Amino acid sequence: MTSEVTLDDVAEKSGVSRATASRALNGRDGVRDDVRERVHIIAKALGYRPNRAAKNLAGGRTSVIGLLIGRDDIHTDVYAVSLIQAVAKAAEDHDEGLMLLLDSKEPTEAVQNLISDGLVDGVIVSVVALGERWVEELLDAHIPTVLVGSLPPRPGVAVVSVENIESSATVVGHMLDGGCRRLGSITGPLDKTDAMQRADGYRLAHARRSLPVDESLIIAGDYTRQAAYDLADRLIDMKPDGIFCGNDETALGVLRRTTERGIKVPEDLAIAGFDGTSANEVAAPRLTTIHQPFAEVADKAVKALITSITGSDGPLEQLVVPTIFYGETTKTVEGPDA
Amino acid sequence: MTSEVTLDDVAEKSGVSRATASRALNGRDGVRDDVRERVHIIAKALGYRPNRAAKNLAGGRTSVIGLLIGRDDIHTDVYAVSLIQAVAKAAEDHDEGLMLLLDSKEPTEAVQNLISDGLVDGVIVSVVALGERWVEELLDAHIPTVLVGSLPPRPGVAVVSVENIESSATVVGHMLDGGCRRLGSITGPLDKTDAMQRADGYRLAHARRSLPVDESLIIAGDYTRQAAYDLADRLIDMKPDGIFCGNDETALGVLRRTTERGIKVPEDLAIAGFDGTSANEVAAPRLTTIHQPFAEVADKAVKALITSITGSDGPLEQLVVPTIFYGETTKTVEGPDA
DNA sequence: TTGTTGTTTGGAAGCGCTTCCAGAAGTATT
DNA sequence: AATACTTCTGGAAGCGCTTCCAAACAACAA
Repeated sequence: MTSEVTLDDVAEKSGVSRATASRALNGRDGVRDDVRERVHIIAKALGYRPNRAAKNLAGGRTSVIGLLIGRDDIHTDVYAVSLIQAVAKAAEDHDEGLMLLLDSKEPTEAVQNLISDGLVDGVIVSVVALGERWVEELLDAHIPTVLVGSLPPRPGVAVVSVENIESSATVVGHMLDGGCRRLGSITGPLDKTDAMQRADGYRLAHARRSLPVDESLIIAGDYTRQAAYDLADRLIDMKPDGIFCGNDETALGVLRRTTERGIKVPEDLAIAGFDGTSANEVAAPRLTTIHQPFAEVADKAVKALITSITGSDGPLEQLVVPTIFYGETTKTVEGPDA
Repeated sequence: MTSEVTLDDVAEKSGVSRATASRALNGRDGVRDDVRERVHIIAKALGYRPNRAAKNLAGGRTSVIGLLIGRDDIHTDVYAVSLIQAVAKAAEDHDEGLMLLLDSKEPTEAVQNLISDGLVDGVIVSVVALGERWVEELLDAHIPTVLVGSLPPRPGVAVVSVENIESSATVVGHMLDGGCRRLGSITGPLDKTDAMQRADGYRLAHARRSLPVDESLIIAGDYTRQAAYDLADRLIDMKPDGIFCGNDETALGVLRRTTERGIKVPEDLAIAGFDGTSANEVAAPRLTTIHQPFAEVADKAVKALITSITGSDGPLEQLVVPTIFYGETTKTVEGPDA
């Protein structure tokens, strides 16, 4: 029903054996150029499309990669959506299918099965809100894995993440140079490396300007809007003139509270975020933020995963992608937002 | 590397042939009960997990379904995200893998290939912003297809959608009964059935109360926040005391404009949406909206698709799911929003 | 007991593809 | 022209599973 034209058909029409046809089509060498070309032409003419299942069964690969994301993240965090979109695109570009695996923090049997059933060749894991156990699980199962977004302590794991420290230092520096003298911060969950690094960037920016850091102005959030909203008062009451948030969601939570309290942003209080997702577009005034180059992250992750799957190279441990700074100094309000 | 234990192992340990083991495990009949049970026990003890590729190759099914969504929708519309999440859950419940297929309005070759390569057994299509051509394409390729969200003219296609007319009539009725006398509406794209139906619900509510409908107060939008924002002024200037929006995104667009213009919602102007996605939670004041039971829609869609794939029954053409009304009469503001 | 059904079971043939292996063909070296 | 290589090519063996078909067995009636 699906692919009527089989490799045998192509082979026959081309006047070669199935083996040769296979080699020709798959770029294996040991096929004379003219033969290879002929086979390709015939294949195209016949509209041949290899049967994935057969290919997989015989060759071992699925050509499908999994994207594992926290089930709830997808809802609350636009970051996850951007990532999904980017990875979907990247996978497509590399001719890989994309299996979406949404799961809770702790591995669920159903999802585990999907993975170990050999439905996917490897998995890209967004570790934002996924438990450490997931990573262990995948690694123990010897499933090629690439992490996105956080640098875990565990060595030997491929990781793609954005540059966090310098990026944060840039935003924070921007705020400091813009006149902020008492800058607060609501970070992400500090057991996650990226949250930690963003906090470090905050400190670094101060250090570079020989400004002291008041650690009491750094409050640990968890990247959710709700937490930020809840924590906002505590920080605001300490009278900062700016707040650097660990991500955009956090910034939105704070912004919500300042709006309620009638605090003018950014005049009375500057707010900056991190991610540069479309969540930003929902906010008025626009936030100063660091834009994550999702497309690049996704592409790197997919490439790294494929490398890891085919085992062609020694897996590169860490890939750090630079970010793009979005300074919003004016409080321009444009476009339809909520 | 993936599944070490094969069916042969199970068969051998159980003292039966591979054929019998297969039948036992797959619930085919023609196997004595005690044998079946024994095989099951052995299989479990051995940790047997069937190889998907082999199963597929031999049996013809992939046990993976595709979810086709407009590439951009996912970003701009929380509806899409909710749908993805719900379908992912539903697929998991039915032991199906979920392949995420994001594509542009017009079918892209890459995505088409993924589908026709037999990677998926069937496809669930969110027709919100996907071109008609996609549907044609899938149907022509004889790929089991279930549409979600809109009732296209083409007969013979399985469709799952929420009840639009009565639902809209309920919200609109709520507004009318709440005192609105001059109600406007910004609809979705009127070439889509669901948008049309929601507009009809608007009319129906009026008709039931013997109230006249001023058609000039009905403006065609396209479900996007931007369009709503752009159209808002035109409608607002006609001085309505309420606006019924085709979806939540539209409502948010309008809300944004009213906020800018300093119009009090809902005192001066009531606004209602449709979808009940989390987008709603981002808005302050909360919108009156119709909640789409995503879980139910997704589950029905997955079931319908599986039915269509296995060809067990004559495919049921249309499934309509009731909605849940979320009346927000007070302008309670709570929680962190932007 | 024998003949008939009906139920279980195993053998074996693929599903479409990759790849090992050995043989055929072609080229280069004396 | 014969030998030794190198490059191509086809045969055939699976990958792990489902399912058709026929054999084996049980149960029951005659």
